Order: sequence, then C-alpha cells, then structure tokens
Amino acid sequence: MADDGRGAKRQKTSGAEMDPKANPYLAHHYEEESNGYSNGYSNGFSRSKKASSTVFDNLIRHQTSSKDAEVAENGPNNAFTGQPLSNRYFNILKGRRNLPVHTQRQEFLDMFQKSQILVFVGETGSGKTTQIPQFVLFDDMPQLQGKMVACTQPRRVAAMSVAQRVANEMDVPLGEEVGYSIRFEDKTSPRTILKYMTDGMLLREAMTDNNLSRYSCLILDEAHERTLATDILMGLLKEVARRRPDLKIVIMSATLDAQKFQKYFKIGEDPAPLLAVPGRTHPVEIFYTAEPERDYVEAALRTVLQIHATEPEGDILLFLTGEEEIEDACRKIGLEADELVREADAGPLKVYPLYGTLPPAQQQRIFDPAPPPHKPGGRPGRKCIVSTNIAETSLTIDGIVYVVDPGFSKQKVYNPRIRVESLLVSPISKASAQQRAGRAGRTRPGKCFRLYTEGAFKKELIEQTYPEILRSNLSMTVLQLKKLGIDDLVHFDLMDPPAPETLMRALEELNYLACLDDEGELTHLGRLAAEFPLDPSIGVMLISSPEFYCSNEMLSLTALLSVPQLFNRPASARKRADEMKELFAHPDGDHLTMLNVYHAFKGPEAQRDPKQWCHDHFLSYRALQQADNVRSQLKRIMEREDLELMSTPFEDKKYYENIRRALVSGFFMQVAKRDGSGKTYITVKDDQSVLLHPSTVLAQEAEWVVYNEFVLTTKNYIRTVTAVKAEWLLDIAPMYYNIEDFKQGEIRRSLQKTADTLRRKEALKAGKSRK
DNA sequence: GAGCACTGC
Repeated sequence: MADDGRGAKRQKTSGAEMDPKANPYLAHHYEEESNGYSNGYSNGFSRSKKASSTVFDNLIRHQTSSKDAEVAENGPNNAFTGQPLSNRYFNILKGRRNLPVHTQRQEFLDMFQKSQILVFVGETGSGKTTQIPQFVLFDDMPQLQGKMVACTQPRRVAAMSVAQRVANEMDVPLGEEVGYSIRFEDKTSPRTILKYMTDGMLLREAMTDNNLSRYSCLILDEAHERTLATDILMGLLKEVARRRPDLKIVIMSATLDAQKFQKYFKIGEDPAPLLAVPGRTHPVEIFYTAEPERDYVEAALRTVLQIHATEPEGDILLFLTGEEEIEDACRKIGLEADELVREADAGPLKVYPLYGTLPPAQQQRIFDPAPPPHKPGGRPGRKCIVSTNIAETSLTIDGIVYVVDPGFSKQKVYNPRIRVESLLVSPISKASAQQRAGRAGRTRPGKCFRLYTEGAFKKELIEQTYPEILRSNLSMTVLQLKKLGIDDLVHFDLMDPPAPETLMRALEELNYLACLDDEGELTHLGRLAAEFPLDPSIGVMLISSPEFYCSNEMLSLTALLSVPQLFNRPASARKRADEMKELFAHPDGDHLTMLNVYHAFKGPEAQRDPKQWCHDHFLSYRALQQADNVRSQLKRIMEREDLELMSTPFEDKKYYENIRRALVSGFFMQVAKRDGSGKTYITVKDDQSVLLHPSTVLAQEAEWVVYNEFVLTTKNYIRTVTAVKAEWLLDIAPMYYNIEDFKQGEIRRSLQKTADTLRRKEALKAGKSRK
C-alpha cells in the first residue's frame, strides 16, 4: 500500500487517529505522526475501522475531565480499539471505581495538566499502579502523538503481572494497546500506547535515545524503593524535562518520604506538586516475641504451623532470605503439615516457594486458590507462600491474612575501601517491616507475627533501607552515565550522591580497564563495553576475547557468570552432588569447570532430555537455560558490534590456556597470590587475606589466581577461581602491574622475579637469533 | 569446609 494512500485513509477511518488537522490543539503533532509510528499501525488497522468516531474526537488533549474519561470508559465501545466492550470489562470497571484513587481522579487531572512533574503518593491498595497510567491515557492521548506512556517497575514480575491486569481492565489482548518490556521479552506492538517496563530497561533505552523521545509521559512507580536504575533515571529525567517541555513526568511512591521527592523535583523554587491518596488496607494486628529468637528459620516454621493449627481461615506469607532457605522451609512445612492433617485433623496446606529466579510458570502458581477442605464441611484448606523480599512490595497476593516476619533479608553491601560488594543477611528496616505487615491486610483484617521483640523493632531497626546507589560498586553505573552523555559526574544531580571515594574508585577502575582515558573521557572500548548488560570488567574481557582466539568460549563463560548458582548441592545428597561435579572438574579452576558443564549441557547426550540430565548431574537446569538466554543476547551484541566469534581448536594444547589468558584481560584487578606455602591467599593491591572458597575444584598449589567474587561469611572467601601465571599479568595488564606501584612485600618480590626471568629469556632469545 | 534479594533491548 502506498504511503500517501494509507495516510489519507487513516484520517477518515481510524477512530484513534481521527482527523488531527481539524483539531487546532493537535495540528503541530501531525508531522511527527507520519514518521515511523504509522508503519506498523496499519497492520492492526482493520480492527479500528469499525469505529467511525471515538470519544477522543470531542476531547482536547490536556483539557479533559474525569467526567469525560468516565463517559468514555462507560462504552459501549472501547475508546482505544473501537471494539464492543465485554461483560468482564464492565465487571472489572465496577471494582476499579471503588478504588481510593478513583475519587481523586479529577484532582489528579488538574495537577497533571498544570504541572510537568508531579509526585503521587499512594499507599498500598490505592490502585495507583494500575489506575494512574490509565488516567494519564485518557488525558494525554499518546495514540494521537505517535508516542507512548511508560510506567516503570523495579522488577520484571511486577511489570508482567501489572501489564496483564491492566490489559484485562482495558479489555485488550496483552501485547497490543497494553504491553510490557523486560529483558529477553518485548511484549509490545506498534499499537502499544501503555508500556509497563523495568526501570533498567528504560535506562537502557535512554542510552540510545537520550531524550526518551518515544514517550509522551513517563511514570516512575515504586520510586521509594530507590533502586540504582530508579535513582539514575530520576537524575536523568530532571535533565530531560528541561530539554523536553512536552514530556510529562509522574513520580509514584508509597511512603512518607514524599517531601524528599517534591524537593528534588522542585520547579523553580517551589516543590513539585504532590497528590496523596489514602490506601485501602484493613487493620493488621502486630505480635512480637517476648524474647529474641535464636534460630529464625526454626521459629518461622513453628509459627506457620501454629497458625495453620489454630487460626481461622486465611493464607500465610512467610518471609525468608534466599532460595535454598526457602526450598528447605517449604519441604519441612509440607511434611509437618501432613502430620497435622493425620494427627490433629487440620485442613490441607499447600506450600509454595517464591523467589526471583523461579521460572515464571512456577511463580504463577502462588496465585492458585487455596485448596478446598479434605471433606465437605471439613476444616478449610489454606496456602502458605514462603518468599523472599519479592513479595514485600510489587508482587501482591490477595487472600493473605497472616504474615510471618523473621526480620531479615539479604542485602547488598559495598565496601569501597576493599572494593567488595557482597550479599549479607541483614536486619530489615522499619519501613520494610511495615510494608511486610501491610501484606496481611489486603483483603481483610490480618495478623503479623514478628519474630523479634518490640524493643528490637523500636531501637535496633533503622528507619529506611539505604538506597542501592550508596551500597554498590559504581563502575557500571559510571560507565552508563558516561554513555548517557553525562560528562560532569560530580555535578550530576542525584537524590543521594554516593561517597566521593566510591565514585573515585569507579573512575579509577574504568581507567585501568581502558574504558575511560586519563581525562575521564569515554574510549572506544568504553563505548563498546557500555553496550553489554555486564559489569565493565566482564564486558572488557568479552570484547578482548577475540585477541585470545576464544570469543565463543568467553561468550559462554560470561553468560554463565551472570546467572545464579549453577551447581545444586542439596543437603540430602551432598556427596553425590560433589561426585557429579568432579565429572566436569578442570584442574586449573572453576571457570574452566563451568565451561565444561556448559559444553556438556549443549552436547547430544544432555540434549536428549536436558531437564533429566541436569537433575542427574545436580546442575540447575534453570541456570543453564538462563545462561543460554543471556548468551544469545550477548552474541547478538557481539555480532552487531562486529566482534569476531572464534575458537581455538579443542585439540590445540593452548585451548584452555587461551581462555585463562582472556580471563586475565578482564579480571586482572581480581587477582590473589598464595601467601607462602599455606592455605591463605593475599589479594593484589588491597592486601586482603582470603581463603579459596571450599567449593573450588582448584588444587591449593596455584600460585596466582583470578577470582570472580569475594564472599564474606564466617571467613573471607574468594569464589570461582582459576589459576593464572604471573607473566600473563605483566604481559596483559602492564598498566596495572607496574611493579614500581607495588609496596614492598611478597607480591612485589614475586612480580619482580617474574619480570627478571622474562627479561633473561628475552635476552637469551635475542642472543640466539643473532647467531 | 560452604549459601545469589532485585535488575540489564
């Protein structure tokens, strides 16, 4: 179909695109509309043909009222598609009109129309995440602009489930007018006008489109969570708002911290306008323990079973800290509950684990209804969800009446002095505890059992968890900011600026990696590294790998390093699991072992029944699948950037050596040297005394090792280690291994010795060749 | 002799 023909036809027939020229308020947008956006829109065109006119014909952008929107929502046809609205739609609509946000729709519109930036505070149950973006749609009419409204979420599951919910509310198939976009999955189409996405995804988009020009309105949800991506986006949006006066911004938050957001987004000297909507939650009765609990997992299990045995109907939500703890607890609760059924005639109890790395299908199971009684009239069944922090915020599960809160979660902590990021089980904040308790009052009055004393709550818990930006290694963030075109990092306006030392560390690290030059400017390598969703050191390693003839292998390894735990080691079968791991072990280290696992996984034997094969070999099928996913994403980027994919032939005796050398090209700052002849190692430059993690396959003899991570538990461990040679360090990272920069000691002596030997060898060679 | 919450076109 010819372009001009389509354009003419659209004006007459597409309701959503109805004669923009006739509307003086839209005239200036007409030109934009004929670029790009119209391409795919014509595909879905026949659908909207039936609607010869729509409610939007009579509305003026940014001048609508809540009444207008309500009339539009009342149908009988869908305002955006022209299709007749379903019965389900009208049923859901009734519920939506009962949400607290609904009563303030006009107030919201007034503020939205008046101000470029708006802070919106809605407590849980206010309906803000689902309703506000829809309020925006009816007034902002992105479909007439060829633009979209985006609503960011810190987590993938939330983006997916909210998008599904809103698609239902708007009576459209998910992925059409309403879609979502997360890593590995873009469920949107050219028709999409409302897109839920992860905050990280929007940040990624900002790197290629610094003005975020595809959007007419950006809604940052759950801003109070202060994820790294949210914090950077907020700083960025302040700048984009200046460059794009047409862009509307809504910051949504759940807590009392609203003033901080208002002040940060001040317009001139005035704080950004604020709209607060009360939540709708039922009262939650809080119980504390009289004495501190020694073993919180054990106490949690006891509490769950007690609730099941004695409390009236209602589902249970238990917060624990990690995957294994959760799986373990689920098994134990299941067993004990069966006993309760047999011995005390308790109702059936279904136990579901919930954590981020769980496959989506299994995550969905938490929404299954509670089991019915064993026999008619018997004691009611209930479900118990054992979850990480993921259930604390975005993911809401209706029907929860009892919350068990041991008061811990795994949190990232960063120590800039020794440049170590680690996960630690730490006490939660008061805000978190309140959030957790609130989960019990979604559908009716509930109870929250805190497994700590009231005194501990009041005196020991901090008010708010520190924002992530203050707890992270910022090398990737700094690289992203550079890529986003932020040159002056020191004056980039962040809500909570990180310590100067942390920034300096990041700049220094990027300089060593040659991602930034001595002036702090992005280098070609830095620009490339920013294209990869990887830590800069790993990105650099991958980019350099063609020089070591092993980019195919490094692609696999990089993918493996960015997914969770590969090796399963269930408490019940540790010995078997270790034996299986031995099958893949490479004497030179864990990186090579992981690579062996991946190759075996992709081999014909495993591929006959990969799930079973993984199970038999105590490997995480999910992790390997995820690695495969990551690998293809990284491969696409490699190809796009013209980085060559190659391998050293497996028969070549340099096959593994090349891989180990390539490891050094990225990990040269994560190197440790054996201390004398003992078991301890010393990290290069930071002089930390560390031990090889007991999970390593590496024999203790290795003089020098590169390590993937530092694990702080009972002792200082380095995990995932591979043996390297001192001469490679000098050869591959001469800038970092400039011997004069090292203080006197074992490491310097050893490097010096290596350098001397190398020089003698060179001299010998030169002498020989002269003869 | 041990433990990865959350995210990334």
